Amino acid sequence: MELALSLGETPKAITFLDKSLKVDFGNDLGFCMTLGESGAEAKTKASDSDLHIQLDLTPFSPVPRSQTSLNKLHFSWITENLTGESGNVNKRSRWVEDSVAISSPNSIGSSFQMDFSIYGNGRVKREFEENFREQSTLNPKQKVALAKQLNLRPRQVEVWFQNRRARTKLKQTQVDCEYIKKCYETLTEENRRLQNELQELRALKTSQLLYMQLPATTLSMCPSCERVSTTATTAAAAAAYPTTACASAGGMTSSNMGLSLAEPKLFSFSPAQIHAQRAAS
DNA sequence: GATCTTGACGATATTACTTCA
DNA sequence: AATGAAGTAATATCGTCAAGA
Repeated sequence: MELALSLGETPKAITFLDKSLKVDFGNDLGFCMTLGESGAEAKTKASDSDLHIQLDLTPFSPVPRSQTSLNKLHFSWITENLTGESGNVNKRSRWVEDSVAISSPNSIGSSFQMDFSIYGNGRVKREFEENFREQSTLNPKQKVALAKQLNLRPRQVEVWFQNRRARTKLKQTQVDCEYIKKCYETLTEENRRLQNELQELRALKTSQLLYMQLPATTLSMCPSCERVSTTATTAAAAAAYPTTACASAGGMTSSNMGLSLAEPKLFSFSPAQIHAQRAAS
């Protein structure tokens, strides 16, 4: 038994095979691995047609068609897997993918070459994007089908989905961070405003103690400008705000505002609340 | 030349399944 | 026959690199 390796541009004749056979890779670099029996061994066989196995790794060349006396390396489990009849698909699928990639004449790329035009191609990218929108993960069958449809290796489809998931997640994380940052800034500003308001109210309360005899007053906030003021509950209240700015919503009392004169409350939101808020906006 | 995008891959974790004592 | 440990394969995420735009 002999194992022959051939690498290069020139046509190679494998010594232990039919001397007339030339493996022609044309102008492209090629890699050919052949397993067969030596001449002496072959002579003892009635038929040697089953004894020579050749594996061609010529990523950019069509498979030579003139090799009638050779058996192309055939992986019986490939068809089993592709037709879904194999009892143990998972265990074999990685082998299958690689094997398909090696043996498929339509296989475009190889790991030696990174051709951005493959995925930059409009149709391929569109197909990927549409599939990804439907579901971000593919089962082995879908992966093989998509690869076949796009003339790519299943491994390439797999990698594309992996990268897409990772980068989508990264982008989403960045968006979430931005949103949370904005929430934080808004709440900080709101907190600052409320603290100022609280100080005003405390000052107001102190001053009111000096005028206990005066008629009862109501704390009112203008819904437009959000200024707080005290107004007498009498007819004077009606004149507290100019009609153009404040009449529509009416005044808001300290009680129905939910304000307390205690220490300002710190706001905190759960992620669910943040998401709900974002969805609403 | 710096930056961004994207295909590819290694390391690692998890899960499902098989084998074996 | 049931069971748990060990082994294996597939696949996910994460981090990173490298090449092209």
